[in-house]
Amino acid sequence: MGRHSCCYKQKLRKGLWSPEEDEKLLRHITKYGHGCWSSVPKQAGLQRCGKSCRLRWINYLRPDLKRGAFSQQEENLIIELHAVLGNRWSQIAAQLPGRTDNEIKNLWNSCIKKKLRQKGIDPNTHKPLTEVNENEKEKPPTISNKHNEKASAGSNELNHIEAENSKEPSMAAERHLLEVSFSPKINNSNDMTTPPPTQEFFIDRFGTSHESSTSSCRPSDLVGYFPFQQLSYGPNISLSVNPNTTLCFNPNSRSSDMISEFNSNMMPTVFPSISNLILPPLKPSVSLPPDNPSIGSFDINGVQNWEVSSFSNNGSSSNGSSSGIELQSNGSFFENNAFSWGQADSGKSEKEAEIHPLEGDPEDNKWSDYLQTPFLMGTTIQNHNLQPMYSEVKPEAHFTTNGSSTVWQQNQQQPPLQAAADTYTKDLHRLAVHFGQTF
DNA sequence: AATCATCGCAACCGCCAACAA
DNA sequence: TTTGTTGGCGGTTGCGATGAT
Repeated sequence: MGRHSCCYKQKLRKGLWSPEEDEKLLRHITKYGHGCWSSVPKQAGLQRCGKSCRLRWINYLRPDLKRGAFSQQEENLIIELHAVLGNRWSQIAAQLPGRTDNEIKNLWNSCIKKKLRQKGIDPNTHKPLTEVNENEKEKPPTISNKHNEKASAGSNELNHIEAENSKEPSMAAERHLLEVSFSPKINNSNDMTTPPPTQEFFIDRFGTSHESSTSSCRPSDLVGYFPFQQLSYGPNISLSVNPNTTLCFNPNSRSSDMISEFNSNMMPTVFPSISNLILPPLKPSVSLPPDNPSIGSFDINGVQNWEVSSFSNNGSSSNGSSSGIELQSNGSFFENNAFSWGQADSGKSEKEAEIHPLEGDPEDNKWSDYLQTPFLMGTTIQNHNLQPMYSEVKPEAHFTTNGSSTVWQQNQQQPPLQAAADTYTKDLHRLAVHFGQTF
């Protein structure tokens, strides 16, 4: 299987590419493009299989490749992304312009892994090695390790680093609520007879690094679950954390995936089930009720819509705008990128902030720009002074279900992480059952 | 100087999903 | 519906370069 049929048909060269071969391939692709890779070798006069040509082009000949050693910022980013994406090298590479998945994979295996271990961090789980060892004593590895590895509790190595830099000035804790509800206007094959309850997601933000937990979940842990370049089409569910920012679940995600994520014991691990997050092909209409400008809702015909609201319980949202949620502290993806989208529409009244349908809307370009922005990271990372995304959020969140409302809120007493995670897992599982047919 | 070990990189392998016939 | 082809991805291997003994 690995070797395609074309490779059996003729005697093909293997191994390192010669400069002549490179030149042939480069010349051919520059002139004609690659088109169908299987036909490239023949057209280019190469004794290689198409797959080999493709690999050579992607990993070496492509003109937009960035050569040279990885910067510290790039390494930090890789670590951060790996914490949330796991070994999804192509998705990680998508956030690092000019770098290939192979390159990043090699770097990880040969260099970063080692560095992390030296710092006492398990590169697979991103937890302190001691903690990992204890956990391993308690329970043997499971089949879902692959997922667990992909979806770890977050980049604790970065927390670790941050802890070392804990002399930063502390910031007031802020608390945000994401109120997520399903609109009853569901009109597709996955109709639910009863609209699911509103779910409120509290995301707390603490500015005091001394509170950081070795296994805390930070907003930057979440953001990595939004590989915007992996956008696919046909969302039935959309999620927004900012009234002007809409992300969508891929409804085709297998429920088993989700369940397996639910079974993982760390909160952020639920998100890989939406790792195929999609941005909507339609622009949702976002409206803010006058009585609560912080609540956003949007309607997409035939699409299950989640209403999203935000507030901060200190009376003002972190970004000074009631229509946006700033989920991330210093240097985060959220702050720099995805979650500042809302501010892009600064010309509009917050209460009336609305994203119009695609057709004939002068805002189209802006929206499509958003949609086409490769996670915004790919473009902005190079332009921003990339700081490690070592936020200081200590969510230790859990769900509580109260009638029609499921609340995921900060526990003032900050229960032990495991307990919180268990509660979280339980409630998410309930949600999974509830939404099972949808997911 | 010779040998061995380690490292980093490039390429291959095996699998999967999408698609077309 | 089945089968074959292709593109893509992640894991693994092979090999040259480098460093240590």
